[in-house]
Amino acid sequence: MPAYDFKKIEKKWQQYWEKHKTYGASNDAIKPKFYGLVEFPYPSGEGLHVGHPRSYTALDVICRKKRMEGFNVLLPMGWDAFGLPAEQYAVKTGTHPAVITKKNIATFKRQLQALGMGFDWSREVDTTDSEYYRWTQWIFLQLFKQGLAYKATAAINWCLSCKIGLANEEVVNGACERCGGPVEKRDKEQWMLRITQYADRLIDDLHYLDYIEPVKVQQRNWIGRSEGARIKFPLPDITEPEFGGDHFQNFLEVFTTRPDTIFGATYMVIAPEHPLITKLASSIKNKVAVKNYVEKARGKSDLERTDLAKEKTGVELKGIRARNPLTDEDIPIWVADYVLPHYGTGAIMAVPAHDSRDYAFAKKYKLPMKIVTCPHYPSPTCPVLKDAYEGDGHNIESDFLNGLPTSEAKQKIIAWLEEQGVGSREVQYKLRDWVFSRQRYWGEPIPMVHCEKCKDKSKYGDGWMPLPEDALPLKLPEIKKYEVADTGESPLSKIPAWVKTTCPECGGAAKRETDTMPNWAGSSWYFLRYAAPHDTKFFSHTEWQKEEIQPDDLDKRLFALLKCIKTLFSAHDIPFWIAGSLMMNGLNRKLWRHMHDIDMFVRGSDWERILEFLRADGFIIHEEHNGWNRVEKDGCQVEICPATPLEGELYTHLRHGQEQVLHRYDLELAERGWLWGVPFRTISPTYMLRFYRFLRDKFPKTRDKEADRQKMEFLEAYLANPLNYWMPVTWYNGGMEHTTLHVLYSRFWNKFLFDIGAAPTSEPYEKRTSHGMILAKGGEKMSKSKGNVVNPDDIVAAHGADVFRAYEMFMGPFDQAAEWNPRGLIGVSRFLQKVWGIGLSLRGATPRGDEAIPRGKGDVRNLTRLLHQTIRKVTEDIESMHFNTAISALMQCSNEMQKAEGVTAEQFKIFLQLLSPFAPHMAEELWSTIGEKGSITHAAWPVFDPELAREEKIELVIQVNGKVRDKIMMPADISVEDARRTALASEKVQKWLAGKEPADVIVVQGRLVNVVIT
RNA sequence: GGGCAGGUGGUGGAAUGGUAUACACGUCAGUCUUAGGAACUGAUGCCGCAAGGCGUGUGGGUUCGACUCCCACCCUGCCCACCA
Repeated sequence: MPAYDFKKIEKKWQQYWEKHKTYGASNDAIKPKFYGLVEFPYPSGEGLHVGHPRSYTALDVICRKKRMEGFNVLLPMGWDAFGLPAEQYAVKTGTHPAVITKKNIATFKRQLQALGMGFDWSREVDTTDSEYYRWTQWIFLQLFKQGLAYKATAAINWCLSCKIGLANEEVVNGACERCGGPVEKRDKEQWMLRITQYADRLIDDLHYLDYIEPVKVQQRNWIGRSEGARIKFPLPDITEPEFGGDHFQNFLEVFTTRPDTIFGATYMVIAPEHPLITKLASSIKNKVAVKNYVEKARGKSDLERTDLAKEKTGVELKGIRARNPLTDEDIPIWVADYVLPHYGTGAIMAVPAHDSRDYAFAKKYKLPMKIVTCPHYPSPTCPVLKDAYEGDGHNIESDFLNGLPTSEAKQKIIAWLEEQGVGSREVQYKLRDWVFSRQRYWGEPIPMVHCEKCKDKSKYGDGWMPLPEDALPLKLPEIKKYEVADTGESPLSKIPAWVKTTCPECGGAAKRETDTMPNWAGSSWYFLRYAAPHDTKFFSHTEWQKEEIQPDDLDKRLFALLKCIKTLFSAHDIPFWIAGSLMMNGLNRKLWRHMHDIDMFVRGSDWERILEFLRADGFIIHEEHNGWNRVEKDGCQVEICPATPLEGELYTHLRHGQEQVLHRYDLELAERGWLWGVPFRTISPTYMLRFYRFLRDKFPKTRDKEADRQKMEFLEAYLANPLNYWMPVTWYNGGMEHTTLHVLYSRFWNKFLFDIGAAPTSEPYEKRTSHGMILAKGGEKMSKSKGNVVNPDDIVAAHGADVFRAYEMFMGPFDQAAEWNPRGLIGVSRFLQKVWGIGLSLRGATPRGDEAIPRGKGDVRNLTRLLHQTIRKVTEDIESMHFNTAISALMQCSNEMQKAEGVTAEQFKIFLQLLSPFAPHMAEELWSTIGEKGSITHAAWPVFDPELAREEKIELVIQVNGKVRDKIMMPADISVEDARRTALASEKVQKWLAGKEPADVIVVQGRLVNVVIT
């Protein structure tokens, strides 16, 4: 038996795939799409890390399965190639960043191809390619034109060692996320993106996305929406003319989430940066003390300011008091750095009895406390105060709020404040605008020019002029020195030829922007580019803007499209229906509401009502039956699975015979003219339209030719844009660390692009999952400095790509961190060797040989049963990302095949199909060895047959008081009564009973009997 | 301090409220081999000669039956952290 020569065989198939474009995704297929996405890597000098392939293999496995299930799969790859390391390397060596980047990309690509990843390399993108960043710049221009990009002087986070301004998201515990170095605040003119304008939608739309819960929670917390009130506290002492003289116009405004505790506000606190301090300097009696404190606080870095949090400090503003509008008491105002300048109004009303921070501060400075929320109402056990009580309760000592529970008190006080004109309901966010400038060379140039002359004339104001779109791409100039000036200016600022330019508006002399974009820019829209990587028109497709459809959100757009399609279908008398329960998921739930003006959507109980709406609307509806949707007409019967974790089963289930897949089945039915179904969630509008085009010739009758022609014009334009087919991404896997950065940023950009009609959906990713990190032995992170990095090349050289892939999937639960353990590779290696041996022994078996039993003679029924159980297990496990148990099921299967007296070629083929997503090279080789032609990639995924998987015998477990005492082999369909009788007759049970009658006997059918003895 | 995830053999880890430890590593024994290795077969939670007992971080609870559900606590990891 020839040993498995993985070097030769893996190379052979990699070449085959490349030559036959096996993983190329077609933009025109009449097939449902599946768009799998993994985060494209930054091509670092270190080459591929073993962590990268964990995510890549996972989605490759999923995509391979989807292909076999009949989906048109897109799994692309590209390079997020702008970034600091290449630039730092350039500073050190003088090599142009583009040179080293190109070299690194080549290494990454070679490594990925050696792993047998089924990427569509024809769609490779590179963010540093000017034909790519042309569109990054285009997006920036659109953001600017919509008022979402603006220049502002802001205290930004400046990393001293990287010499770069950082976004808030990039500062970790007051230190630079990248280098860990200290970060200080610097005032600098920066480009900012108004992501805060999308805060509500970024939170609200999470609701209908299929993201893993931790991602949703982190994004919600990061955006940090809190609802409360803005309240004005009058400053009765202030009578300065510039404040109007009338003391009721002078006030200190605060934001609070607990307006109900306002009767307990005994003092106020403002941040050291609060403008009141300078404005009212003349009224402050202890100016020196206040000034000293403010200066000291401002000098602290974020790190110090939060680190020193243990002991709160502050100074009272003597000479100014605020009046609590509810108690009419005058209360002191303090300056303290525990109040943040950028959140809310930079000032708070302090309620020491009900806020732990205020409590700590009040205790230290002996300020009064007043309890106004009582948890034990009406029994007055409250006045003992060991700590702030922050929970809910009933109001006491609060005048007209007395006796009200917290939630009602909140509503009542806000209403009162609004009535009196001293406050209003207010929503606050933690999220800040995105600092978008970097004073760096190796990034996308910001396509803006500053013109003094146009300062006042321009519609944009302040003199910043956008370049015209036909001036894009604005390419990076060649430079000699990559160092950042100590002033913090970008290297581009030192090139006069770059800086000096002309104004696109007036043609006069102007200055070019010298900052570049952060490396988050290119990755914020790359998933769109994969749909049409070489399209020179790309975002300029404007079919949505032309139609009468005035989209303001995704659902209305889809609805409009759907109506359009429906009209066409009915004009041709083609019955049209939508699989209802498929629409109940995610995106489509909202769509449903728009279609029927249902305000509340209730799953299940509302079902019949919804069906009525649809029937009235001319849809032909199926019934839901045991979770499967059944349609009957003319004696023909179709079942459609509602959206389940096993969505793919829909396609396998619908297969007619071994070869057919869903879309072919659909065509067949449609040609017979009685039915056409759209499981909406998995089939895009593009798919529907392709069907329409296909069908309209077969149904020549039209009611309104002109309307048909007009609609078709729109629909053809719609079809011509591949974005409409591929978006949104069906399944996106990546690291948790990108949750509040990349994922949030790209959702923001995609929403913006959607709003201007450039992207077809308001959300970029339907589903987001995350993998655990791969750690070095000992549970440490792998790092160059620790010398514990495992290089994928070494593993592939020693064991082959299939072993590497399967091991990464086998090493532990996919969503949890896993330690790299070379011993584990051996187990996987043995497993594949075993499969190879079995495969070779079947060589020459007849391809359709269901009688051939080349490994001896005997009962093949047991193996078939196990195989069908394995089909089910592997199918489910891949879908739920339980790859480790899927592989363990395959191992059990191979162990049994080895022991079995006979294995047929048919049986082994099923096994190979299940194995192929994990070990594609070996599967291909054995597939052809066994006599199959072509690639296993396009073989149909095996169909689980419950009948064949059914066990005939079971081991009936017999318990006494819940403890196992006996096991007896019994037929699987043993009746409850027989099981009971068998159990009681068992010798062991008789012994435990010792002549007594059992108190109870519990029988779990087909499993166990529990005899209860008291 | 808050949120989330997790705690099971010597190790990585399996278990719709129903046989705890599947699968794999390691270890031990055997077969084959000049030898080493590989491969194959079998054994392998702990205590006990056995009958049996004890076992899923700790302590309670619900249940005929709990790794699984509920309550309290301890520990580990990740994320956030003076956000009013």
